[in-house]
Order: sequence, then C-alpha cells, then structure tokens
Amino acid sequence: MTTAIEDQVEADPHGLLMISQLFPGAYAQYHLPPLQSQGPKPRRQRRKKNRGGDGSSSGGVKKRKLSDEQVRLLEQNFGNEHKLESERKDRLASELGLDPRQVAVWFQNRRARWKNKRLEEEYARLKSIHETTVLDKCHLETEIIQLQEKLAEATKEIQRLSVSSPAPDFGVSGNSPISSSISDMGQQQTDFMGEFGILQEYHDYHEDVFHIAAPGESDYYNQTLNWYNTLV
Amino acid sequence: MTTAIEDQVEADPHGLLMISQLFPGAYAQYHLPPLQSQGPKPRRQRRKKNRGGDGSSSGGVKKRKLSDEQVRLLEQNFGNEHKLESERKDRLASELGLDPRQVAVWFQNRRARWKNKRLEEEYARLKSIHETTVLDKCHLETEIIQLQEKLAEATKEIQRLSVSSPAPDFGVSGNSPISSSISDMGQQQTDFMGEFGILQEYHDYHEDVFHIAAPGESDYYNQTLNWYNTLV
DNA sequence: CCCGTCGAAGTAATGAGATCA
DNA sequence: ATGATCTCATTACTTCGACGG
Repeated sequence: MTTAIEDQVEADPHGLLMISQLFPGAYAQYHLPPLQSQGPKPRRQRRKKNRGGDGSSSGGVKKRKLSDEQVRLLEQNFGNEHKLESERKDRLASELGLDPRQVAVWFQNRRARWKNKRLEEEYARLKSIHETTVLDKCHLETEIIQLQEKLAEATKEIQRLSVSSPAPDFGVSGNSPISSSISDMGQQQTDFMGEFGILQEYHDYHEDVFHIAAPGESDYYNQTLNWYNTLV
Repeated sequence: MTTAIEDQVEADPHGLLMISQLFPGAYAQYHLPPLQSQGPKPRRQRRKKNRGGDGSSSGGVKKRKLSDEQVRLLEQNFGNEHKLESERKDRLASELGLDPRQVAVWFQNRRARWKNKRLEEEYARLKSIHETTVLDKCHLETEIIQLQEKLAEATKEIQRLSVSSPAPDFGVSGNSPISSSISDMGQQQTDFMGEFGILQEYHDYHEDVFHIAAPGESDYYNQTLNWYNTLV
C-alpha cells in the first residue's frame, strides 16, 4: 500500500513531477526484450513487465525507469567509453528522447555502479588468490618441517661419523623464525561473507572457479587448516 | 528566478515553499521539527539552478534533506540495531516528525551504504593480511632454499665422511614441489587499484612498487622484499 | 571575482521481485 | 495468500571541488 503522500505524488496529473514535459512522446516504451541483464545475475531479472498501458492514461505517469531500449543504447555507449562528452550526450539524448540532463545523470550513476561492481569483483579475486597463497604457505611450512627433520638426521649422522674428525655446524635448530608466520591466518573468516554473500553473482560462478570450495567455502579451507594443525 | 526559490528552500526549515505547491500536503511533515537551522550551516553556497533549462524540468521529487538532528537520531538508532522493527519505526517517525515510510527508507538506504562501506573495509583488511601472507611465503621460500643448501652440504659432508661407511640418503634434491608455489601471484593487478587507492602498492613484487610505500608500514616490507630479491 | 559546467560522492525515493509471518 | 518489509537496482537531486572563461 502506498501512503497518502505517494498516492498524491503518483496521482499528480500534470507531471509537474516532470518528465511529461521532457519526453513528449517518449513514454511509448516499455517493451521487454527479456535478453541481457549485464552481468551474471541469476536472480532478479528486471523488467518483467510493467503495467503497460497505464502510463498514458489518466492519473499517474510517474515514469521513472527508462525503457529497455533506452537502457540498452546507453549501456552500449557506456561500454565504449565511460566518459561522456557533451557532444555525445546531446546526440544520445535526442536519439533516446531524453533530456540531456538525464543522459548525464545516467552516466554518472552508471559510473558509480561500475565502481562498486569493480570493488566486489576485486574482492572476490583477491580472496581467491589469498586462499591459494595460504595453501601454498601451508605446503611450504610442511616442507620446512620435513627438511628440518632431514637436516637433523643428517647432522646426527655427521656427528656419528665424525667421532674423530671435526664436522661443520649446520645450525639445524636456531634457524629462521618459521613459527612466526604460522599463525596469523585461519581466522580471518568473519561472518562478513554471509552478510555480503559476496553477492549472488559470486556464488554463481563460485562452483566453477574454486573447485569445490562449496558451501560456506570454508570446507576446503578448514580441511587444509586441520591438516596443517596436525603438523604442529 | 529560480535562485530565489531555492534559497528559500534552503533557508526555510519548513521547506514548504514550492514543494507544498506541487504536492499539497505531500511532504507536510518533512521537516516538521522546526528545531534545526541552527549552527553548522557553514557556507552560503551559491545556488545552482536547474540544468536543462527552466525549473520545470526538474519535477522529480524534490530532495528534502533530513535535518542534522534527524540524521543524528537515526544514526544513533542505526548504531544500536540495523534492523527496524515497526514499533521502533513508528516511534522514531513520530519523534522526528517524519513519515514512517521515510524512516523505513532511511534505514534501507543506510543498510545499503553500510554494506558498501563494509565491503571496502573488508577489502582493505583482506589485502593487508594477504600481503602479510605473501611476505611470510617469501620467508618460507628463502628458508627452504637455505635448508636445502644446508642439507646438500650435510649430505656432501656425509659422503665425504662415509668413504668407508654407508650413509643414508636424505633425498636433498627431488623433494616437494616448492617451486610450484612461488609464482602464481604478482600480476593480477589491473588498473583498478588506482581507482580505489586501497591497493596502490602490491603491483609487482619484483619492481619497485613497494619501494617507498607508505612510510608507516612498508619499511619492513621493502626491506624484506629487497632482501628477498637478492635471493632470486 | 563570479559564473556556468562537469564529475564524484552522498542521499532520498521509487519500483520490482523475494520472503515470511 | 495477503500484506508488510526486505533487498537490489535505479532515477534523480544535492553538495562540493575543480576548471575555463
């Protein structure tokens, strides 16, 4: 239900609300090519349909929302170039039957969205390489332990062999601070991911990108961690 | 001229001019609380007129900003709890003189903003722990190399000592795939990072992206990297 | 200096699908 | 199943800083 306020706004017959003036005939649109919807976005396909006819008739022409046609063209232009020289702006505006101002606004908003999307993508990417790195680290740590064991054995062997002759010191034990790097990770998984679910789209290709990393993605993670923990 | 109107809009705490004309009563309560107008209205900003020509084109719903008082209270409530039970919503609405709908919208928008902010923070956090991890990995790799060298020496020594007696094989060379983990990162940097200053550094480990990096934190970093670079 | 325009950031509001009591 | 509310995407507006007359 809408409130009284909204009803009034909606019912504004004379488009003081706007656009009616801006687009004399532009409201014809609202057809719905079910195609695209940029980006892997399974849910939420927009533009199912809109109460088609009402736009023109009495009462409310609220007409927010650009038509799919308009969006398609704008999007296409955005793909070419995120910036909008006023020349192109005017051309687009007249092609689409929009106010140049609207075209400019659309581009501004589009840039903002693009930036956020970028951030999400980068986050997912960074997260995945980070996980790889953590795994690598685990491998290296195991390897170090093995090497240390071997070295200890070797040293012992040398000691044994050199009961009479002097053997060099290989300093097996006082080495580098390998333990220092062992801790720090393993608990950086806050519930944050749940909050953002890093986003539906992430989940969608999730299955392919990280092998199984499946549910909650900590499976692979924990597994490795557990395995690692058995070593220390 | 429009400027007069807009100046009034800004100066008038009731914001009824113009809006009230367009939507009688619509946003009546929109800043009811006559309080405000106090204090920090720092600059008498020059008013911008409507673009796209005359004021008529802007019919969209005018943007009445919430007063500082209102925002403060809303923000405070948001801090306590991001969700809004309709009870609290109504209470807040009446306290602030807003439409309950506005309160709900405010919370929705606030949650969305919070989510983005959160994402940025998490990105920065993840990035920093990732960098730490990468460094750790470098340390471990160096350590492995050192251990391997020592082991090789030890083995050689054992061979030398055991000209007559049998020495065990420590398998110095055919070990684990340490080299496999050395590469993988280091070039996933798009120009995106420039956009979000979050990641300026971390471009290419072997260039001097790290070089002067932020004075506060990367001293250790560069130092270590340089040191690492001498090894490869 | 003031003015007009542009871009980015922030914000208010709408609209549509999904959810859940 | 109906309505309230959420989320997500989107449109539009405001503020502000920078630039070029």
